Amino acid sequence: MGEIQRPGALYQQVAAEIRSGISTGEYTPGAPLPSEAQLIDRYRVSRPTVRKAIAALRAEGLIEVIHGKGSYVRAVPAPAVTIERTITRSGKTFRTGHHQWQQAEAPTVYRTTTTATTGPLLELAEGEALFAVDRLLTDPDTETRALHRILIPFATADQVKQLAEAPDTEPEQIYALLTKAGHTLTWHETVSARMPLPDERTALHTPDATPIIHTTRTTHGNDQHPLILEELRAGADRTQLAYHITADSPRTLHTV
Amino acid sequence: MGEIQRPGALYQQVAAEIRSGISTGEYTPGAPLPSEAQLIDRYRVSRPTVRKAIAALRAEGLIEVIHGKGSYVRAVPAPAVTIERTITRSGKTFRTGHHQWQQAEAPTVYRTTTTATTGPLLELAEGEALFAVDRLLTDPDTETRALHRILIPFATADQVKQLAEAPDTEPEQIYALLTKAGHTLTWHETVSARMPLPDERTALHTPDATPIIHTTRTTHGNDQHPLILEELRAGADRTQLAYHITADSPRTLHTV
DNA sequence: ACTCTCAACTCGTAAGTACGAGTGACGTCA
DNA sequence: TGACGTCACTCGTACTTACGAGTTGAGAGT
Repeated sequence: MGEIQRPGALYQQVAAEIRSGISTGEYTPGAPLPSEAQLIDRYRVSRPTVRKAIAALRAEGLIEVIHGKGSYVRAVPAPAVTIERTITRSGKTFRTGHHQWQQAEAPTVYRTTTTATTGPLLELAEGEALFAVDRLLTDPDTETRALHRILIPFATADQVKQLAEAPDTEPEQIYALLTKAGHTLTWHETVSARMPLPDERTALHTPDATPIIHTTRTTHGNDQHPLILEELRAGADRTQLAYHITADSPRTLHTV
Repeated sequence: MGEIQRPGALYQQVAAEIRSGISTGEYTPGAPLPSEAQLIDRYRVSRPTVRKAIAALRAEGLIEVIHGKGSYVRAVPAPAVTIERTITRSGKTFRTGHHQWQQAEAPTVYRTTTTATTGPLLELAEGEALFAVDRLLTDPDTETRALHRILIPFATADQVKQLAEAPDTEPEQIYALLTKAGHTLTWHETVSARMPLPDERTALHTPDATPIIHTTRTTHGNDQHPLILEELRAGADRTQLAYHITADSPRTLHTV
């Protein structure tokens, strides 16, 4: 299979060659790629060039490299965990494939203040006092991890005494408490993705070149004012979000 | 500022040095880093070492490098576009911050077949015939781009004649057509994130080290059978998804 | 005053060489 | 038989040298 004939930089050509080898099934998920030395022979290029090609494939998340062993084709990341958001129409509830997190450690409870990011979301000025609860969640079956944070403004804790006394109330019960306090709840949730910071990589055990999914949810009460703010961060290699939506007219869900 | 004294590989030490320079404000967003030659002098290392350090910072999304000019500290990317999904309760519709895409080019219409990925989502066997419509969408204000794909099984096109005649019907009208054909629609939407493939990077103009958000939506008709499948891919640096949810009881939205 | 060319700067690619460090298998020795 | 060490193989880091290619500004020429 001698030299190569493709456009662009040499290392890009080698990378493209390997890439197509993966897509044609020459290299199957889990299988090792040829070693650097073999790739050097195969494509008649220098070692730095081979290594740049491999680095490019790593950055794309296509392969995984283990020091002393070799490079392996990464399995297509079929998400191990699907986080479900089920929205119902007019009282009829249905849930599919509900996934249950477990708490790996005791929650971390502390006090903090609103920042330039969290303040506007809670419709509070910067520097307002909050309770914060951090949890490391795990799915024992798949070893999947997620970071969950709840921010509770003092104003909300004043309304719901139990939140002031025990901010680390199980997340499952908080919505019930807010409802019990007389609120009809609505939620605003945003989903974004980015590369993890070093400490997030450590906590979530994400491999190279895998982004994290970051969701931010505000829960609103009767006066449409935000009551609490939740953040969920999870590795995108193992986690996806699912939304099940029933609407009353096709105009209520935007196309595209 | 001579040599360096930090743990780990040399290039990691240089990268950490520059990283802390960014966080201390020595290098502010938009400002140029010292040139490679200057960094070589400053830290007394070779050019490959400096370049590896710079490559690491690029992979983290911290800096941007322009050929022939220099390396620049990247500004924190506030998403320019929010894609809204508005779910309503019992007939009352409300929309906030609606964002409108424009089509950059004529849609690409072609025929294809179900794959191992798309087959199960459409509840069809592998190899079933489909219409496919690819669109490159842009937001002219922010130069944000997105890739949209609609897959229409022949069975659905048979039910709705206009889809068979013109699969490239505007996406905004497809839901209306399906409703007109007698369907009450529900949607299942999943959100995942991953690093872009080279052709996606080209099409979406994403900078280094920015993932893409990938959403997959199936539209279901009266018998809960999938009618069409839509995919939307957008750069996570400029795009986030927002879900506005009104439910009837707190038990209908899962905590966490 | 304007335009064009060129030189000097920037980063990008490619080669060659050397050595360090992790992994696993084989063989020796107790 | 079992434990250990060695060796061959893998990838990781680092230096040197060389040239290509994009960007910019200064200077010469018109």
